[in-house]
Amino acid sequence: MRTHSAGTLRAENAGQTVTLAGWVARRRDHGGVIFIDLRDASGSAQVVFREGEMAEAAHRLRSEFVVQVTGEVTRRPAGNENPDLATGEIEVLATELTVLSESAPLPFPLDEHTEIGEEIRLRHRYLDLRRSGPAKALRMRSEANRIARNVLHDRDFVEVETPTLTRSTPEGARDFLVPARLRPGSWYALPQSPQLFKQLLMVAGTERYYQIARCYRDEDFRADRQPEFTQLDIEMSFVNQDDVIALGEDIIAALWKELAGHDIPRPIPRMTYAEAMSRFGTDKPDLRFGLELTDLTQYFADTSFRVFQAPYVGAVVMPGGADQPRRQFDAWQEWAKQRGARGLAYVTVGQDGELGGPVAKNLSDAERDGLAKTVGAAPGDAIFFAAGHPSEARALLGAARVEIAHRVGLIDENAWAFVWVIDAPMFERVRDDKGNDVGWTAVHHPFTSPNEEWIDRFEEAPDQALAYAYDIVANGNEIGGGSIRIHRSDVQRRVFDLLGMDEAEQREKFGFLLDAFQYGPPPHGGIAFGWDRITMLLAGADSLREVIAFPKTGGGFDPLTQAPAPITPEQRKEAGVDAKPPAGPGESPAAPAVAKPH
RNA sequence: GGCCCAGUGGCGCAGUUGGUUAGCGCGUCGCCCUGUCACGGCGAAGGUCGCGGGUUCGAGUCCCGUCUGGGUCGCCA
Repeated sequence: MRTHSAGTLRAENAGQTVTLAGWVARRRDHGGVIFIDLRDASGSAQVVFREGEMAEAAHRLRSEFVVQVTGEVTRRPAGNENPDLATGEIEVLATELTVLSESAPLPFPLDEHTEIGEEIRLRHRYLDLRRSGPAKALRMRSEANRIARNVLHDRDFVEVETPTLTRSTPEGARDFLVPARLRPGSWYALPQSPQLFKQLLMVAGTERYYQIARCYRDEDFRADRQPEFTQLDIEMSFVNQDDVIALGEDIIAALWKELAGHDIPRPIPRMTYAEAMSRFGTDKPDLRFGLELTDLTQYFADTSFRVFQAPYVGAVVMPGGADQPRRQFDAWQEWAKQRGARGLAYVTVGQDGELGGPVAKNLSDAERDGLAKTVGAAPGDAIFFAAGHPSEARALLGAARVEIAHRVGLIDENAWAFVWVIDAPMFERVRDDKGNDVGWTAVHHPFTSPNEEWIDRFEEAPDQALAYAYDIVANGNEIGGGSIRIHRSDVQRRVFDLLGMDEAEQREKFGFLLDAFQYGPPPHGGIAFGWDRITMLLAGADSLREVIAFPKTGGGFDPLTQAPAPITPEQRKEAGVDAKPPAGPGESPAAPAVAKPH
């Protein structure tokens, strides 16, 4: 239908007769001469229709009509070149015009200059994707897939598809469920990840598996969370943590080099989980800026200030924050309460070094004297404090640190800061409604291997036991994570014991995996990358929806297809949605699951 | 589930202290226009102000509820 793509035409094509096909992006009708910007996937080119029959035909064209045009490529008259366009040196003098299809008036303008509401864009995503920005994001994502596949292919990885109609996997989120027509009362779950299948593939001797896998979790959504999302999922046999990390870096480095033009210094630095928590108050620190937390627990060990008589006291400095008006500090209190804290104590450091603010008068002379120096505050800065349980107080300070960096403008938007967070804890406590300890839960999942130091004695101090588990963090975003798995049945049994999972429950939940592990499971481990998040970062987008072809809204609704939708009574009956399951042993509510608190 | 913000012609927005006929830009439609490139000129059409209730002589504006969207905390690896 066409001889050339519109966006590829250059001065060298002058003199050639070409046939183009595409959409009418814009039309400039001067009566005797009409200009059309003809757009196809490659870009656009200007087509000129002159007086007479051609001009008359072109006069009837409207936005987004699909046309086929034949004409001669010519250099534009001197002075009429457009240096802003790739095809700005030439134009096509039309001699033939065929309207291939017409377009109704558009629900929103397709030009680049207007900001358009997201809902209307998603309802007509097929139009939205004609715009250069969204189209570019889609193509960039395709490139990311290609790059990752190349890296993995070069290393002998096997791409395997795993089921999407399956049994619930132990990730801990709520499952999407699908009724099974042939077994009324039984349901499939959509996979939260291919975790168990990829481990089975290791037992199967695949050795090196990957998949660009769709995953489903029925939780509340965010700008960086969708009900269905994509992981680059990887698993390898006969490897240790360093092997997996090295492969992960190969992939990330290749992506950023090709798609962001950024060379990531290798090796990517590593930080332990404990270090990340104490220095940055989070397991996904944004290392584009400093502002590290200061632990003041010792400093205030003998304080008479009641608020600071706590298991943990910490601080973070806001550079130049001392001259904020009172209502601004009040807003910080509100900000802290929003996140469930009592408040956010603060002290200002005057230009003369004198401390101000409501907290200062509660401190002893000695405490005031050394404070600014201890936390690294300069005259004119403000110091924010949090006191209480270490994890909660640090989380608050960590969030404050990021908020401060944004407000003070400490973040270089062009910078990339990667870090591996390693040595994650194995377990965390499960507390009941009253705050009593009732057991342990796996931080990652129950197949994560304790590290060498803890593998024989994690029961001695479950709260301190460390795992071979690692996350990769980019600019404060967790973009991937994984672990070395347990392949020894004795270790696995001890982990289940600690989690309070009895034999019956183990069999009920992962009997098939435990069966498989009786037949020579190789040592193995892997990693999964949050593919939407990674492409979002590479595209410079601020929402996952920008890098998903047909995304859903925060309510899990698809404005385009109107899914989810009611079903007919016939469908309902046939699907067996209302089937009453027979009361069986599996239904017993006697043993509450400790796999993950919901 | 909590909190914050928004909802006004097709799109993006304005609408003051509650006051008479709800404005602006873009788009759409018609006419004009031979060098534009976010073309330009003249004219026209197009609105249950998300929905329901209330206060009031009078509500786009105030109050209550509700729906939808966005953000965020909880939740979620």
